[in-house]
Amino acid sequence: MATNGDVYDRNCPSRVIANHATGQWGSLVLGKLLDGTRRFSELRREVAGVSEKMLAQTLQALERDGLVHREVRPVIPPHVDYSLTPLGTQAAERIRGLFTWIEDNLHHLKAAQDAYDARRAENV
Amino acid sequence: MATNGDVYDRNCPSRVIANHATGQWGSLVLGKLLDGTRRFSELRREVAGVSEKMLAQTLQALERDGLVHREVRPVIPPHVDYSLTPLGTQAAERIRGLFTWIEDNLHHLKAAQDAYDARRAENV
DNA sequence: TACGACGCTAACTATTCGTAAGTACCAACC
DNA sequence: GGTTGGTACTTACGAATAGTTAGCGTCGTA
Repeated sequence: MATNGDVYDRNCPSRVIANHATGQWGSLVLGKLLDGTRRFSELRREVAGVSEKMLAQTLQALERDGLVHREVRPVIPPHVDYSLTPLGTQAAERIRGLFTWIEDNLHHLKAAQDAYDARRAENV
Repeated sequence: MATNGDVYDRNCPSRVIANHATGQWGSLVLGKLLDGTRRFSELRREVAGVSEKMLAQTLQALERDGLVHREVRPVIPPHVDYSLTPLGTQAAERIRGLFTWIEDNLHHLKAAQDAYDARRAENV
């Protein structure tokens, strides 16, 4: 039987893939592609703050991992479509679950931050 | 009604929290704490590859976000226990779900990488 | 004849990260 | 009693990583 991965082993390949999928830009790209196919420039606009360099780099990593499918449409000007593979869809659903949870619980999280900062301010 | 967060807005506080929770070390720490309370040095050993500096930094960010609880035990030598808050448990469960999925599908992901590399090697 | 859209890539710079050392406290050992 | 070791950090510095800017090649529009 095949040995499974272990993200807590620093030499396990799963650690690298986890870094791609949970990285700042990788996670946002996967979450966005769950809404449907996007072109490069669309992702650039919708994932606010990403640079062209990082977006290209991120997409290449996700494509290599088999999470994202890349398709060139030979039109003028050239278009490149990115979409989730079946594998990528499963990963993206889990990431989206986390993001949605964070968005829904933002008020709790912000309250915690305020309480922490207030505690720190006292003990100066 | 309260406005919810949006991780795709670069100025939204949820983006910062998402970065802590999905960051390389933050995600691994949360996942590990789902197994139970850990001391600093235990985490350092179990989260292979993390430096003391990054572990301390990561734990402080997660504590401020209200995801991790920190408790000092005044023994000799001093011990510090880290555990998940109820909020942190919910986040950690979602992260763990992603990690488990990656570990379980590692063979698919590696196969995709091999196929990608082979395709690239041809077109040299 | 500019100019901009498009999907990158390369060079350069700013930021972050990892490594190694230091801190302070005490217990146990030689 | 001097050294070593364990604990939880913090600090300084070099290395790696990320962001910024500029450029490419083609074509439609102004």
